[in-house]
Parts: sequence; structure tokens; C-alpha cells
Amino acid sequence: MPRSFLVKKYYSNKKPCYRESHLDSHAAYIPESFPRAELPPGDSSALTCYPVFSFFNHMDSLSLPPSPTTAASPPLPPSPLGPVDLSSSPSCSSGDEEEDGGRTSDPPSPETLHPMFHCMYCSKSYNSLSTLSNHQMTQHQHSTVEISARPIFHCKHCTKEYTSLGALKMHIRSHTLPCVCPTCGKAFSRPWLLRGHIRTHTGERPFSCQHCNRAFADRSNLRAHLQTHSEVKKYQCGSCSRTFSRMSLLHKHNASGCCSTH
DNA sequence: CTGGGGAGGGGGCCC
DNA sequence: AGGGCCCCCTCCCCA
Repeated sequence: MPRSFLVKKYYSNKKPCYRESHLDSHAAYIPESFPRAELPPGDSSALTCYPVFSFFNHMDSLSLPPSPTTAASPPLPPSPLGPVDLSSSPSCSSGDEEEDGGRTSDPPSPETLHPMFHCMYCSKSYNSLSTLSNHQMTQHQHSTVEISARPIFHCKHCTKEYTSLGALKMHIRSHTLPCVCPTCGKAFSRPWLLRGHIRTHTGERPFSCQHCNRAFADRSNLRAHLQTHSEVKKYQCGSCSRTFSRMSLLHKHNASGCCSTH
């Protein structure tokens, strides 16, 4: 039963990256005392190529513009191999992939998962590092290719990008929602999310509070509940030292005026 | 208005 | 690589 990662890691540096546009309003809530593990904006400086991963409109991605300078993604770092991000149109709604609201259960086709590798010395692009290496050796007399280059995989439905295909695939599930509740038809990205949802139908509450008789269907909700039994709660106001069981309550507290004069 | 429960989402880690 | 599970978080709603 005990697993190594059951050890709680409060305030660890390992924070989710809530930095996407749809979460900007949430990010505004985050106090400075809760630092975010944001990706360094210049972190890709070590990258020497920006393979393009376009999942939903893969063929569009292969229609590379003649020059990387035509890339339309402003936040990406300057590079002679500027990323040709054809998958991150701001609306993410062009074409017909939105006709089902992105909820199609069609699984991603593995053969569409092609990151692109761009030559450092010309505008040519290849779908494999070995091909690029061969090109650079034969056409530019460079015996090595930056093998350390990490592909960047872009999500077609949003602006998120990942350095591993597995992470992208996991993220894409949040668009495809392949786990469907047999009772009500609601769709979820993960099987365990579906299981948690099914508990709302069955009434199962496997997570019990050791301090009272309450039980919960969700571990996170039990954890939040346990805070109510604690005298010193997890989230503290920086001004009045009052503590709260939830971040949202601290936010409400701040918004209601305690810290407004500061 | 505040506190708390319910439901759900995302990224990361381990197997 | 994928499944399972974790932690952390948010939003909504209600007492």
C-alpha cells in the first residue's frame, strides 16, 4: 500500500504549470508565497532545432513555410532555427476539428506523431534527426548534429508544448476525453477521473475522515476536509496571519479587504 | 460573507 | 509507453 510518492511534498518546486491563457485569471490569484515552477522563457536556448509536432492537422504542419521567420508564434525564443509552430493558431478552432468541441473519442493515430527537425544552416526540414544529420553532413559539411536537441511537441488544440511525446499524449486526452461514463455519457480525460465520477452515481465514499464520521469519494476532498480539523491551516494570510483551509478561502479573504490596504 | 463539500482538471511520478 | 495514482488546484454550489 505505501508508495514512495505518498510522501507529501508541500511547497515543493514541483508545481503544475498553470500558465496557459485559460488559466491566467487563476494565476492572478496565486500569491507570491506560492511560487510557480514556470518554464524559463529562455529555457529553450539550448535547443538548436524545433521539431514541429502537430497532432490534429498533421498534414498542415508538413506544409512548412519557406522560412522559419514566417513562424507566427511570438512567445518562442529567437533562434536561427525558429520553431515553425503551425499548430498553435490562437483560436485553435480553424478547420473542422472543433465540430465536436474537441470531444471526439477518436484516438490519436500514432502515425501522425511526427516532430520536425530543421536544419541549422538552411530552411530545410526533416522528420527524423538522422535524416537531418545526413543532410547537414552532406550539404553543409558539418559532421555533427546537435544530438542534444530536444523535440518540442505542440498541441494542436491549444498552445501547450511538451518536450516528450508521452506528456503530449497525456495532455491530448484532455481534448479527446476518451473515458466515457456508461451511466450518463459524460466524458473524461483519465480513467481515474471517470472512476471518481462513477462514485457520484454509486455513492461510494472510500475516503474516511479519522476525526469524524464523514467520508468522501475523492481523496483531495478528504484532504481539504482534514484541514478543517486543523487549528493551524495550510494557507496563511500574509498580512493578518489568519490561516485558511483552502487557497480559495485565502483568496476570498484577500479580496474582501484584509490585504487591500497594502 | 464565510466556510466547506462536491466535482473535476492537469502535470508528475512510479511500476 | 501506458496505466494508475499522486498532489495540487479550481470552480460551483450550498448552509
